[in-house]
Amino acid sequence: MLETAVALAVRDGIVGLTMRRLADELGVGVMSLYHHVPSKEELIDGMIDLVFAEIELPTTDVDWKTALRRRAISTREALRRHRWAVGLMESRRRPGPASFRLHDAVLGCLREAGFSIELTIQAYSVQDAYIYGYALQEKSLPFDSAEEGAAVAQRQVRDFGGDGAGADDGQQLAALAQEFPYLAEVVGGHVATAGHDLGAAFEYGLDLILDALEQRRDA
Amino acid sequence: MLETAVALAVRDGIVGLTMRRLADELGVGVMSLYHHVPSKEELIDGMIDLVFAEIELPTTDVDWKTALRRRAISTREALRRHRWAVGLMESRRRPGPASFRLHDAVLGCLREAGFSIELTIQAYSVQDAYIYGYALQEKSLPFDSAEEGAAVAQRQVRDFGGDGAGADDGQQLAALAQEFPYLAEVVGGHVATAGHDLGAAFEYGLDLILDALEQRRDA
DNA sequence: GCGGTACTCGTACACTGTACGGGCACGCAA
DNA sequence: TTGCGTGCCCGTACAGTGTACGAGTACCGC
Repeated sequence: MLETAVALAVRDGIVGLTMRRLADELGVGVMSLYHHVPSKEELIDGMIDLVFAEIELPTTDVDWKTALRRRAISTREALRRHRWAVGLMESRRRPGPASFRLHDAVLGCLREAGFSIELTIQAYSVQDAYIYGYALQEKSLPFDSAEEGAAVAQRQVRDFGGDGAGADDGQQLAALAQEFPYLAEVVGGHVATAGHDLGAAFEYGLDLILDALEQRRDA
Repeated sequence: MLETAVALAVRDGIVGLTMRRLADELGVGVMSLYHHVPSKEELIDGMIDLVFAEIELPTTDVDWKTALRRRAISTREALRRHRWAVGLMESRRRPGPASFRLHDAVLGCLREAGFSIELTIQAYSVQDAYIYGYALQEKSLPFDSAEEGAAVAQRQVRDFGGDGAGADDGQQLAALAQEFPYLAEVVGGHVATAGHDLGAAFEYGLDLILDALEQRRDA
């Protein structure tokens, strides 16, 4: 049932997940669902924990930085697979067992790497804020490759102002540049031609944060 | 009307914002709203842009780091005032004018500080991911002071496992420690006694990121 | 047999966003 | 003056939501 609900959410998004649709998918009546789950809210809690279970735990056989790097990348990938879960993962009031396991493992990885308790909390907070915040941004920029990113940027420039009827792309870019020169330069100029690799950008910021945390620990 | 809608969302949250409730608040019929706004979705777009308008633009009279620092803190404060907007700010498909202004100003601040275009994009991405991700975490931890944070941590330990009936706090902490030792140490031990200052933690991570960006620029 | 227990489900209710169409007051051309 | 378009207001209605309530069914140990 949880698995079916997740499959439905992957296909139709979280608003497309309806108790009636889920019941239909399972071939049962709507109210039968409520004998396995007390409310839709707790159903989603269970679904979220399934996503947590897909995230690779940091292992102890490698150094802390690569362990946490893998875990961060694995989290991003899980959230790309489960876009419906973005924005819900960290804001649940009652976390499930997989969430507990992951949080404990991340804290343990930091503690065993020699971080003080205070620094462990900070390191945990910065990493998760970055990971989940990045996923939030990615949710609204749904392109996969750098080329697609360029196409999206071109379309955004073209749509600037709403009524670009009769204006070609160059004119639209000029109009954008007049009001927002830096947006025009960065998005209209660079991204629209060179594209943007969301995966590489994520890892760049991730390494920036992990390196900075290491510096703080060794200070 | 937008202002009234925002006031309602501040008071009752985004799910408490209903077209009927908004119409009642304004003393008009429900369908009258649709002569000023084509749909609820676009109503929320307008509300979001009001929040963007509350965010302090980075100024040019100070160095880039303090300018962006102020802007980040101002963003967090706006999102604390408007918790209903957390998770919606960055995922809108059609940004409003205030959003454009802010994004352009942040990009401009970085470009004028000597960041290359590629690094500007990275710097922008890391900062915003962190800021909005942090706000997302804060949304589910609604305490203001360090003392309240300690109380929340104590309550979470006490509620661990669901049925802590008859067990005192020490026993609950021991049960938590058996399964999740690092969670017990960090949350049950440190946070529950020393508390946690969300504002200070935000600024710590923010400075960590800004310093790391400066290093990358100068490398 | 019989009572309890787990499970299923139809109906109903309050509530949501909004399509549709009618009603009102105004400015402007004939 | 009459007529007409144009903006604003709103009552009704409809499809869809989560879920409370209670009735029905199959199984278990006694």
